[in-house]
Amino acid sequence: MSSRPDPDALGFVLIDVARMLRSAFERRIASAGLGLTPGEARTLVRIASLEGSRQFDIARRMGIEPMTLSTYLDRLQSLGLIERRPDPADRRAKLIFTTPAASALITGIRTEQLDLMQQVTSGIGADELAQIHGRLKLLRANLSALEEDDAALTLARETGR
Amino acid sequence: MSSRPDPDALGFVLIDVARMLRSAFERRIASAGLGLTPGEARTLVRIASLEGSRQFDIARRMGIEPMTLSTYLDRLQSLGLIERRPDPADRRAKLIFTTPAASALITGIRTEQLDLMQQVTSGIGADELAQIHGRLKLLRANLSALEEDDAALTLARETGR
DNA sequence: GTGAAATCGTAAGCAAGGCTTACAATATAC
DNA sequence: GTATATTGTAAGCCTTGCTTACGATTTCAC
Repeated sequence: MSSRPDPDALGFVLIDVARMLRSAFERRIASAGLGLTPGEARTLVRIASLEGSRQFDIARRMGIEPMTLSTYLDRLQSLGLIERRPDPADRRAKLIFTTPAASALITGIRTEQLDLMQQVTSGIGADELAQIHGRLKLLRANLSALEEDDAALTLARETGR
Repeated sequence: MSSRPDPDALGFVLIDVARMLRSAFERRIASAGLGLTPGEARTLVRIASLEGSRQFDIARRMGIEPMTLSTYLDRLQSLGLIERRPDPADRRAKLIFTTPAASALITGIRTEQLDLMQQVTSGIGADELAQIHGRLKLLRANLSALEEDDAALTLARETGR
């Protein structure tokens, strides 16, 4: 039993892959002239699949803080890709919609994404890929649960003190 | 054939998992009182496995720019966890060593890492996990190759112009 | 009904993890 | 010996996230 942590441990590899993926995606989007950062692209795609939701819900779906989403929205809005419309049912809330200008971009994102992933996953069969995909989703769910646990703990500690 | 990109596409899930993993790791390290950021921990672990290398080589192994590594080293050095010794064979270079003070920390990192990964991977069998691990390494290798290709292209474009 | 508490979005500012460009010191090749 | 390549550093930027504090609403308890 080694007492040295392995720099190739699963967690480190995951982080490496994510970092490299992000930077590869960034290079692609840049060279395709789409003018978005990966985070913005991720946000836009998510909005397109939740058309007309309020910001709070989008943030929860994306697993980020509402404030973080708000800054992304500022940027996407200034590019004319999304709209914030007041919610007729709740005047505190705003509903988010994509504009017609966004749809070409969304198609472009999809193309680049598919292309890139095809390169990156070369050498892995489709069925195996599907299995890995499923497992990663499980990891994500576990991590989600963990985050909630920790948040609950922190809350309890603060309240109880 | 949907024309909408899927927010649950493999690439996005990978990035989600990495982000959540990093923040979970951060919470753990913080609550264990280790006083390091995940990036510093990753660097320290890598150095321990490459004891006595020069900065350039460590950076290449980690897949980051030498300058990025340099700032991590500054921090680790100020914490007394590593040393930069002049390379007797090349006065431009410096060799990096961990100090005795680092070894307890490295053990601590390993513990937290194992603990966390056990929680996160609960519900996945050991053999399946090993398979995923291997596949992720393949992804990382593909991404490495891609980065080099892109770098070569950029270089060619600049030189040829 | 009304007053306290929760909720939605925003403002402002910070941290971590990366990058690039420019440069000084040293090595190496011719 | 002079030109070129390499090592590490300085300085400053970007992206992606966070937190804390706040105003405007809405909702709930009474």
